[in-house]
Amino acid sequence: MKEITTQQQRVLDCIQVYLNKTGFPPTRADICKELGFKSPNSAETHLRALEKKGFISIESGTSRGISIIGSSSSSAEIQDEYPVIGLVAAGSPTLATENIENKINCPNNFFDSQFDYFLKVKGLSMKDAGIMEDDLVAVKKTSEIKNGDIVIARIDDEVTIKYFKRKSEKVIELEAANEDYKNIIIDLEVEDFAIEGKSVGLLRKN
Amino acid sequence: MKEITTQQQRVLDCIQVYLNKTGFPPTRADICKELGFKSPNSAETHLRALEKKGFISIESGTSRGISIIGSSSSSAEIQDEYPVIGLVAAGSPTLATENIENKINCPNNFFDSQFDYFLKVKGLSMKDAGIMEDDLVAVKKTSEIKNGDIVIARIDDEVTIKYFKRKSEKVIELEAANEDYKNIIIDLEVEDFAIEGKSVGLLRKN
DNA sequence: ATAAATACTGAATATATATACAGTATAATA
DNA sequence: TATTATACTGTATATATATTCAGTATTTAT
Repeated sequence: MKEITTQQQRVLDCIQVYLNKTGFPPTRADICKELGFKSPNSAETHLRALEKKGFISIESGTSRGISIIGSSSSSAEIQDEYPVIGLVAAGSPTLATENIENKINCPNNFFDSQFDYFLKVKGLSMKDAGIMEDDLVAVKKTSEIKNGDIVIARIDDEVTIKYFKRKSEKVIELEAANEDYKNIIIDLEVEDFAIEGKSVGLLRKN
Repeated sequence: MKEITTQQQRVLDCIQVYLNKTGFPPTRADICKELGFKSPNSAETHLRALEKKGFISIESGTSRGISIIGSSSSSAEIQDEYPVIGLVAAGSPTLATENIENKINCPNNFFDSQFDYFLKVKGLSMKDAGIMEDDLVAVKKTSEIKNGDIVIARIDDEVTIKYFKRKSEKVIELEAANEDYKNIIIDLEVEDFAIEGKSVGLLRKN
């Protein structure tokens, strides 16, 4: 699932709202009316983009043949129990019992991607990314990381949450989202470095 | 709701099955194909009968304009299903069906306090409070507000999310958590002001 | 006994709708 | 620098689709 633009999101929301209101999908003209476009082709191109990115499917030659992919129509939701792990200054956030602060029940399709545990954030190094102290970051254990992903990384024995940026074959930069914190440059040949996982969502309890 | 005949039940079932399969309602021709009728008018008359008896509604002059009345969209609320409402520039974030973008299943004790709906945030006025664009704020409809609470407030027709601060008996200040935004001072004797609810949590999908 | 509802076929048609084509403009990417 | 993606307007058109009209037949109420 590729990135979605703001306008494409508006169109997607519009389809969902129209569906809730009427029970059937909108026409190109309906979307135009709703969002203020003056040409049906405006809606058409957005729909094609959304289809290409996998957010919707369009039945060709069919009026109102739009369906939102991943909509809750048939997918059975399974409730699961996810552990909450404290982000400790030293040591990996292992799933060992002694690190589990508590457990949270939530559907396994709760976030756009599957995830493995919640990490309780300490410090404000990702403040500008909207991640505050004691927030619970939904972490997916994976090594498939793209530039700009928010990753949970381990350097030697220290675990941090930062933006991921590959500088070269052997150099990675971990960027903080807070000007008071320094970025970390990692030379993979020298340092003991590992990606624990990446953030796929966030949960905050006031 | 009058009695339904066997054939009408077949047509009604056919519409529901088609909806589950494709995400949009069938045409007259689709129904004929599915049930073996040879004339679109066969479907038409059954649809009119179903409409007359109150099982469906038909939008005149509209392709696939069939909606099943009393279908999950409006009826029987499941305990753990919460609506997501877009933060619209004008107008209250009412729970009217047309404002509901989608629904999220989660345990009703998910946040520390009960809540009523998720509000999809627009803009960055609460950035420094870790509330970013498109974040889902869990809103509890209440008027029990303390200083420092994050409230969803309505001034005239505009809805915003801000910190709440009571300045005096008749004056309230709504504080943004972003230096680019101005605070709002409200004179309760002059302005049309209402508290829609307060934030009890936050959910972000990456 | 007669009207009204049900249950169809078959043909005709106005229009609702998807979709292609021709442009313009800007931002991002290679 | 050229190219691709995004984001539109505006016009045109083939066709998908609702909907009416003309029949036939059976069953159910009045």
